[in-house]
Amino acid sequence: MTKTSTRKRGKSFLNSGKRSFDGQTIYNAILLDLPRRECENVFAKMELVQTPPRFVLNESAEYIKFVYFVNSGLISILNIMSDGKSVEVGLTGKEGFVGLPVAVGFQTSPTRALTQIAGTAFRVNAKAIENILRECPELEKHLHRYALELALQGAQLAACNRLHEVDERLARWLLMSQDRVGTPNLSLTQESLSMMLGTRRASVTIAAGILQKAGFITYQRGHVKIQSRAGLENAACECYRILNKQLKRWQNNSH
Amino acid sequence: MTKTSTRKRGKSFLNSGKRSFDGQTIYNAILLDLPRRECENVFAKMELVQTPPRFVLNESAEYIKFVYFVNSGLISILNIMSDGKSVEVGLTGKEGFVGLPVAVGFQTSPTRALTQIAGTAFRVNAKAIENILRECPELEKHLHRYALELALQGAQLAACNRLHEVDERLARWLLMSQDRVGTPNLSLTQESLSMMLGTRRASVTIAAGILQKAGFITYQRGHVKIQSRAGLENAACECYRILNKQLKRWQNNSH
DNA sequence: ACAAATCTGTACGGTAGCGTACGATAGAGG
DNA sequence: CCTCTATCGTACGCTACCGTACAGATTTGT
Repeated sequence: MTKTSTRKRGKSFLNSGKRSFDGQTIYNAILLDLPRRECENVFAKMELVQTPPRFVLNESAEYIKFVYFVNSGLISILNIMSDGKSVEVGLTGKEGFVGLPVAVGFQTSPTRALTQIAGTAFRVNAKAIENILRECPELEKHLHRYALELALQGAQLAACNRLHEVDERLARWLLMSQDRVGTPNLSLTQESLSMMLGTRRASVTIAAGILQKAGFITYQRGHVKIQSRAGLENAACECYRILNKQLKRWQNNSH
Repeated sequence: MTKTSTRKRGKSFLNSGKRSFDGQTIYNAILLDLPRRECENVFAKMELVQTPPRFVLNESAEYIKFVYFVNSGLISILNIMSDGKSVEVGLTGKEGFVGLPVAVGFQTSPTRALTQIAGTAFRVNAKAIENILRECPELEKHLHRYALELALQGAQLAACNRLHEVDERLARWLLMSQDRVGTPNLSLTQESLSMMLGTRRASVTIAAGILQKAGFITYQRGHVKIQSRAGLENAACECYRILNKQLKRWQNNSH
């Protein structure tokens, strides 16, 4: 009874053939899971871009010019207040997509999408997306699902940011990031961490100090290295576990 | 260039004919905006339910049995932690729908949907939705859009709950609620407000006291009356304004 | 090599909100 | 009418975090 919404493996194009575009290996999960025809539709309008740290993919309240299939690195979705304070409301790596509003016909977003860890992405002009989606129902379905995953993530982060303490949230964030970029070495300043955790930089120093003294991470001038995932999982709040569990449930098609 | 994603008025069925179901006037914006054929598909599987205060529409992590077109009253989407603390991550009135995960084929949600202000809703068995959506592309589009609106709302609440103070958040919440239920009289205990604001009940007493002394509301034993919207808008944080602005932008089809 | 910029550790007073507890009061139901 | 329960006001010590500031350390540019 849930057959229509689940997808069989095996009809993916990229998982069984060409796996690079413009000289760049394709890691993006959505692209990797598309059937051949849809891939070609997207490829025709796609271009590779580098995403250096602090590169802004979409600016808050401005027209969305490009949408991005994130291929590597880490993109943070931030909500930024008029006084400059900010909080992260979403986190995207190679499993994701930036520019969801255009997938349902909206042209602006109230959030800023900002590169936290350098990487690559494939971008498509927002104006082209509408036609592409009409030809690519499978892609559209993926995006709608991803929108819900991101909403779920946002909901959990909302609660977490309200209820849990800085060091717990920092541990959670580091774990989530490692899951997305794949390496335990993360290039991050305390300043950018503070923007995502919605706290002041000095609080990050303290929180990072706690995790460092416990031996879970080492921190030095913009470079975090995760030493003990198990330790971090203990130090993190339940949010990390909850999010993982739910995402896994959804991704398994057992829902 | 945005034609496909916008909808012409005039093809709506309910806006120009029958406007009740099972003796209940239809206020739900999504239903009111559907073409005739799609309406009939939904009606065939739909039943009216009352939603008294504290009625749980969906329980966290349990299988979603029913989805709901909210018709009146107010539904709060809550994230509840293992220690019992909770925060609101979404707020739905007659403009909305509860049970979005099933709209993309998921069967569980990590959040609880709880009635805050009594009303009515039209529910549909979750098992029936898949077939309905296959026959009702317009409905599906509406739900996908609503998912994004809810994600936006969640993102703003996430930031708000982290960065703004209790009395500001309370003012924001009251305004959002009045917008959804239509009346300035809200039946709410401080206890339930504290669950939504993610704070303790005593903090609500203080915050409500501030708003009451300022003359913006009167509060008495489970009944709030909004006396001055203008006052509340001043007392609220920018989040209320931001959310309204963005939602209006999207709803206007100017995106 | 030197200057400039960036990043980090730390400190200090201030405060919003926490956890908790207790009593007061108003409706509801018998 | 009276009891019982739900709801609300308030108080107290406590703590995590804020805003801010500044100095040391490391990297970057020239």
